[in-house]
Amino acid sequence: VARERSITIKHIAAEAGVSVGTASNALAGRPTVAPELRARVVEAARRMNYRPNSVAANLRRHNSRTVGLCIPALNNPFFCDLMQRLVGLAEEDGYEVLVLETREDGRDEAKKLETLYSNRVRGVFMVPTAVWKGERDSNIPMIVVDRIRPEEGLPSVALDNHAAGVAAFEALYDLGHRSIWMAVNSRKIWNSRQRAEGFLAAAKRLRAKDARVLEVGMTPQQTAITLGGALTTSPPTAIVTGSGIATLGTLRALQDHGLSTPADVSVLGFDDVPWMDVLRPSISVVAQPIEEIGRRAWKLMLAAFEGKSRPEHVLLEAKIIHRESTRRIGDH
Amino acid sequence: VARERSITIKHIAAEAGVSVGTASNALAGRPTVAPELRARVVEAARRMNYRPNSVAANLRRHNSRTVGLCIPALNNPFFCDLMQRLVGLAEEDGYEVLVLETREDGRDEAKKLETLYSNRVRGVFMVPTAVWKGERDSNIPMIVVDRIRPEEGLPSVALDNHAAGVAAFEALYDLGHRSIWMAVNSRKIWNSRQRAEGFLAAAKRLRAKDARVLEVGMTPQQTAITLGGALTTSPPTAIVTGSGIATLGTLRALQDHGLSTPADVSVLGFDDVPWMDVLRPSISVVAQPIEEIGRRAWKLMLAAFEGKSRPEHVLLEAKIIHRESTRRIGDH
DNA sequence: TTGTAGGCGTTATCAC
DNA sequence: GTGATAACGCCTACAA
Repeated sequence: VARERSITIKHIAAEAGVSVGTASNALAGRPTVAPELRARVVEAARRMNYRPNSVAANLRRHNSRTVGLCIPALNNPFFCDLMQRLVGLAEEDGYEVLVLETREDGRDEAKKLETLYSNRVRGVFMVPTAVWKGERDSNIPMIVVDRIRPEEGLPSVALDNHAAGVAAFEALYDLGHRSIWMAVNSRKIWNSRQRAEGFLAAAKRLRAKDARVLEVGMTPQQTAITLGGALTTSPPTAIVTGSGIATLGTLRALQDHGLSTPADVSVLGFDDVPWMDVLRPSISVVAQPIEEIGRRAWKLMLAAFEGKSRPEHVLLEAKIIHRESTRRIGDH
Repeated sequence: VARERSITIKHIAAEAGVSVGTASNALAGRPTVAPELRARVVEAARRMNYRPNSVAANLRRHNSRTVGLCIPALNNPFFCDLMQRLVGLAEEDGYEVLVLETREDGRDEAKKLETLYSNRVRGVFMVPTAVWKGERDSNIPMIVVDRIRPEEGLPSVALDNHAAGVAAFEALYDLGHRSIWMAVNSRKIWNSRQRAEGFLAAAKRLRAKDARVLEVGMTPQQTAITLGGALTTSPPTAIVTGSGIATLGTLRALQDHGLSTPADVSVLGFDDVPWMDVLRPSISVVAQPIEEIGRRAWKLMLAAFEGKSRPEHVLLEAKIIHRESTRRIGDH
């Protein structure tokens, strides 16, 4: 593909009547260049519409201002929010973000990661799928986000999912519920498992009558079907979900079975997205501090760039937001 | 930042006992190299964990496999869907996607575009903000998506917004409504304006009693406030919105004013997102063919790469999906 | 079929 | 302070 060659620093050096070295120094704002020359160079660059070639600069410097972002599902609102934060932070500091969708099935995850490395990204934000085997380039910083995989020993930031599971159970227990289910996508996913374990731990400690965890699959449709099957016997008085997707599916399943919320079944969703507030009833949720997750992740990334990276695991607290979908009931 | 230098094609050439030229040819799969040598080279690369440096290759070839994507709001579900499609298509063809958030206010839009160009992206998908002045590099293909700006003469793909506005009005008119409002974010945005114009054209043609367009702002909150103010006088029997955001805000405004849907006011939303189906009542919508938008946009991009790019404007049809939020009423 | 060498646009290291 | 010049890692004529 022959494309018209763009104008280079050589051209503007010639135009300004200086050497390329000086032109480079001037453009980079290095202090070693006389004000008059600098002005000439900058002016020439402006006039000729010079666009620095950072590909060449990166090659020469062994360095780049691009970070990669591996997301399992780009249409998931939680990940979108996260991505927005991360992209915003990166842009503020002059970095670009190369976005990859790894799909939950992890197909091609490793290969796609390779393309990031081929492009010599400076670092990678990784939301690992359940099947990721940890393949990576140990020379390039990787920050694990949202899902912690302790075995890799990588710095990471995520919700304290166990605590969130505990908090979710307690919130419903405090409302008088004793028969509570949790609907998670898949226990293969680290955070779902943690949330489930926290939930069950709290249930055991508080001696709940009926507390169980259901694996409902990765889509709202699957969730509705799986959960729907379980609901035919003896439904609980409350359901807490393990994700936005599971929340959607749970609401559908309840509707399908003519169970009303919160009269028959209280629902405590996971992840606060705008429509939780618009649904009737509005949905109570376990909310993640997405903004802080992004901030801490970016901070870890910058630390890794500086070389002062320790495998630090940042755990953040969830917040329970009470709305209309959870109601207090009398003891049974 | 001194990072450990990675292993290059020279190393694997040495390891395989061939010249760099041969190594390059072998790795690139060019047919001019003897099977035996090729095997040696490939094996050496595998053994040494060779990661081709596409930065260097791109510099040498004046070429890259990266495209840019400029999105006004990364947390907008419609754009997320679009991005997912585009990223998926690009990945299938071996391209990476550099994602940029331009914000609706267009602040730094031009500057951010410059960074894409500095990174020598092969092409750019642009969802222009209202304030974009058309600055771009004419040597690098740009495909305008979702919002058409005819004055730039760029290839573009978007919904036929005028027709969608007409269809929305007609759908409600056919249900017997004669007093219909449309809530759009801002007429400064091309597609909102087009939808509004189509809506008004249909209203005029069908001689609706009360048909007006309200500009309600860029957030659900603003929408709820602005629309709320208008609702205090004499509410219409139906409202069609011009975006997912406006839909959210409209539902809130109606709830705030104790107006029920569809008993008091029918609501026809814009953009089909999963929760439209879960809300009670479920929300009828004007749905965009996002998948096809993505496909056509990528096709235009590939055509532009081939140099056979004409400023083609692809207009796609919306589909009205009837759910519970729109109901038939008798003539007044 | 294979090897050699020049150059892509930049930055960094030197002399001057 | 400024200007040659040598890399950076790769591709591709072109020569062998």
